[in-house]
Amino acid sequence: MAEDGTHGRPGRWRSGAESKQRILRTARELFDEHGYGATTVRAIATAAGVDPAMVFYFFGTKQDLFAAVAGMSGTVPPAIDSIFAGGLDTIGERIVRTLVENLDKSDRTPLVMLTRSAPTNPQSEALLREFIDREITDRIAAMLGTPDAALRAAMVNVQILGLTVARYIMRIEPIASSSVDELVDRFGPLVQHCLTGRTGQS
Amino acid sequence: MAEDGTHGRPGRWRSGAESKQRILRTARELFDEHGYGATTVRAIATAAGVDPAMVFYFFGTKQDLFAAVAGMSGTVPPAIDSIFAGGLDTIGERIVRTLVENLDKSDRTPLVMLTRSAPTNPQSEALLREFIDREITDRIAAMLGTPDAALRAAMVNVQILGLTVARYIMRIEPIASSSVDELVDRFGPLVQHCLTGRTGQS
DNA sequence: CCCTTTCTTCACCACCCGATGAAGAACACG
DNA sequence: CGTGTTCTTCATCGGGTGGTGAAGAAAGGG
Repeated sequence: MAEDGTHGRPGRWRSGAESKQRILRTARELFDEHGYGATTVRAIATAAGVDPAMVFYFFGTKQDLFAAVAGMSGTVPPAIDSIFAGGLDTIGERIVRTLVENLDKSDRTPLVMLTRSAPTNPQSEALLREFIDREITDRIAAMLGTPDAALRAAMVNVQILGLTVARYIMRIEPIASSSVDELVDRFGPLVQHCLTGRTGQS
Repeated sequence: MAEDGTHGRPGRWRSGAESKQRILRTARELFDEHGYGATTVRAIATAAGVDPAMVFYFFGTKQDLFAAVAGMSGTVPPAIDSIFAGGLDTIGERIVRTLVENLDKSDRTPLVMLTRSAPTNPQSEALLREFIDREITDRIAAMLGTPDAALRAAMVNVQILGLTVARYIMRIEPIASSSVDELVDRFGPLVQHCLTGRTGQS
């Protein structure tokens, strides 16, 4: 029932859901590459080897398709949970390691895609802000409990955003080609300092 | 001859260059807000109170207009020079202060605009990368002279990108509404640590 | 077997896109 | 005043856009 994994049963039934998922995958790629406004439904359909009308058949409208593409979460939370499982003194490392390891697995991950399209698409911006608030800011703030927890959490957000943009979007060297361990070595203490270091207020 | 500064003589001559600059200003705003692909020449013309054909009269094509909008630099360098004027032990503060002060003056600054449109526009990405390499990475690396200078400079880039995205693009709280001094207090030491702190390699 | 449901295609709509070319106003200069 | 240059508008072109509706293939169920 509902959706299965990648391509389902060995004996394909009529088809249908396969086309739907192919459209979804292609749409994700193109929206990610060119943004919402510059991506055409026909380009998605062509790239997916499908008639343009099918896009409107499965997903009613272009915005609905975008929402279907961008509106999937729930895949990251298990990894995020492990961040907050350990102690507070090594959480910086865990944040960086979890972030980079998960994003390295696929550069089409929702976080990268949203970060990419947020600047030019209000819907993406809202989703990304919501995700950041819910999964990062709130949980960090709750874990710290200090008065400046919100500010410290925001500093971590800056690290996450900067790292994401530099490594996965702009691919700035040598950040883009560094190993996971290298990045953890470099940015782990930095993030740790954001959370538990003494404030800049001297 | 050629172009003058902002609006030239007190008694406006026929007009002309004024329309040209009005188009430029409007185009910068719209390209910044919606990106290249999602911005139409007609929308620019309408917002500028000008016939669409005038856009093509002054700038031959849409891409040329974008190039004219995005291809301006030289305004920031004097401020950047002051960063590298002082000593190495307080350069972190100066980087953050200069960045935030300059970007606070106008959120339509080239750096913010390029950062905004880089994810969806190859031309913007190239310009932004070139700017970062030339004005930040190279100068920091030259100033440090250590073997890991490139990596340290890249870490500063991560800070700059993260700060820019968080404060000026996504407007994440409380980063967006913090004062300049607050941000300098918080991120100055962080940037300083990137450059002169001990490496994470223990 | 027919008939229904699901998927796919095709033809088509109104609209907007970037871009062109020529005609019309506003001015400068002689 | 007349002429030429500069700026502005208008009408238009070919093409692509998001979106719709009906007709045509598979597949399933009775």
